[in-house]
Amino acid sequence: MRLSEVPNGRDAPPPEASLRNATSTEAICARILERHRDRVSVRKPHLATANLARIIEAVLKLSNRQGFHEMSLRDLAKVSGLSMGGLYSYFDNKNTLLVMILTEVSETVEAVLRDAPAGLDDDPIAHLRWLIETHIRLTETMLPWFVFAFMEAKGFPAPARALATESELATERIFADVLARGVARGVFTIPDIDLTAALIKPLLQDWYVKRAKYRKRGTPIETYVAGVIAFVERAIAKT
Amino acid sequence: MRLSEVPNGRDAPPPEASLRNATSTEAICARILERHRDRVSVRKPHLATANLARIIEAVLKLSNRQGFHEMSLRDLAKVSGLSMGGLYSYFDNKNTLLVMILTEVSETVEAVLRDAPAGLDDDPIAHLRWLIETHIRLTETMLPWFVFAFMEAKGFPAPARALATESELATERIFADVLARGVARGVFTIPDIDLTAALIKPLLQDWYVKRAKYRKRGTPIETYVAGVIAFVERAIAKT
DNA sequence: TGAAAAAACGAGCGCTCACTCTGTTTTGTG
DNA sequence: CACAAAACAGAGTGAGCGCTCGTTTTTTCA
Repeated sequence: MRLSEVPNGRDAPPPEASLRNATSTEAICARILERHRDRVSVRKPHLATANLARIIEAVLKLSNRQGFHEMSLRDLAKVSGLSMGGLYSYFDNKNTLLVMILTEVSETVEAVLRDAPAGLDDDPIAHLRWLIETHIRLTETMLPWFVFAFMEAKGFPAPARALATESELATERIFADVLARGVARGVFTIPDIDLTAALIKPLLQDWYVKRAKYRKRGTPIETYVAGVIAFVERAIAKT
Repeated sequence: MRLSEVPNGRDAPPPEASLRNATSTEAICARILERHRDRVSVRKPHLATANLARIIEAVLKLSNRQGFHEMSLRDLAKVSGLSMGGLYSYFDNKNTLLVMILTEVSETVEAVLRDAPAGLDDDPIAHLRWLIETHIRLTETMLPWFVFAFMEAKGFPAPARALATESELATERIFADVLARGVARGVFTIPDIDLTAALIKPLLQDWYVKRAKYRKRGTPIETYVAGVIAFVERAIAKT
């Protein structure tokens, strides 16, 4: 899958700007709508997208405060501005909401990370830097989505959990590929590539999993990105 | 606080053996009972400890499968082998169960990590290795406890959440102290000590947060411990 | 051994939940 | 402006929740 709204290549604006276009709630909800057209009974796309956006924004807000299961549909109705009955024009049951969000996060992260600017294939160091920065900035832009996906993934229907697992592995593979290319070219020294890729992942996730901590501490995203890049690069630098 | 059952110092058995004694469900529940004696109406300590252990084992089992809030007290009664009414001799409401587990995890990790063998103060490299290995092995021994504390900490009464946050910070401070001592002695080169300590934490947590992944992959704990130690040591090695 | 104390039991209470259903309002169109 | 069709509203429904409390079972010890 590919995010048509993301301009890619060398003349693209800086990462956080291009991300913001493709990852506005509206844009994402348009994609969700497309993927779940059969479940949504509202036919007019504009209306459906707008309401779905209001619903999902409310879901993220309420869930990230108290947890998905603790969010009642009455609360959701109140915050989203629709009625109980209205809500059920947009999904067939509460779990569908969860699946909608989970799949969209998985697809988005995969699409964004696979869409590296041309030329980075030849430069593992730059490519790795780009992956780290893009991943962290993506999770920052879609913060509530990622927090939701991380915290609620477990305890849910097998298919949804399988999807989350697969997504985790896919991301890891992208990193492992770059690490392997770097080793092949002699710019990295890595005893265990798969384990190293596995260890990089939580460094990226910590930014959104413990967002409150970094906010309280006043750590800007640039500092965090630079810190992770420096940490990882020293750990795998050619010896 | 100090775990009286943990033999410390140089002639102790290897870390996983001494940990196992102090972190058996029975031993932990004895400590929980002591801390919450006023809430437990059963007076005979042996009986109370045994039943509390059965209850908490069941809580961890059910919660880690479906989430704490999704666990009904009827399920808990069934799995623990007590009746609905019987349960309420051991806690006054459902949240108390959560608090019991959360506080015990916090106290234990703090106590264990602060209890480094004598002599490590003078050797930041060895001390850091010991911290990493001990932390990972502790979370392995008390796996369901840590998974529970990590996944359920949010969404809960302010005091409980504050406790979890404080525990996270305390652990980080322990690591930051060792890093700082290493820098002072010229064995580490670290531009931002606090950020580095913050980055080490998720490397340790990944072992239990994504335990299923590593199990499926067949990664033994020794490999993981060695991998993290190598990764961290290269990242902070004197340049 | 028998009665008092301790512990365990489990149906039942009040309440909230996800979800439904029917009547009403809004919207698009000839 | 008329009139379907689309969209929304919100009270209602049964299931299931946390928690209680009168009762029964087990333990204790003179």
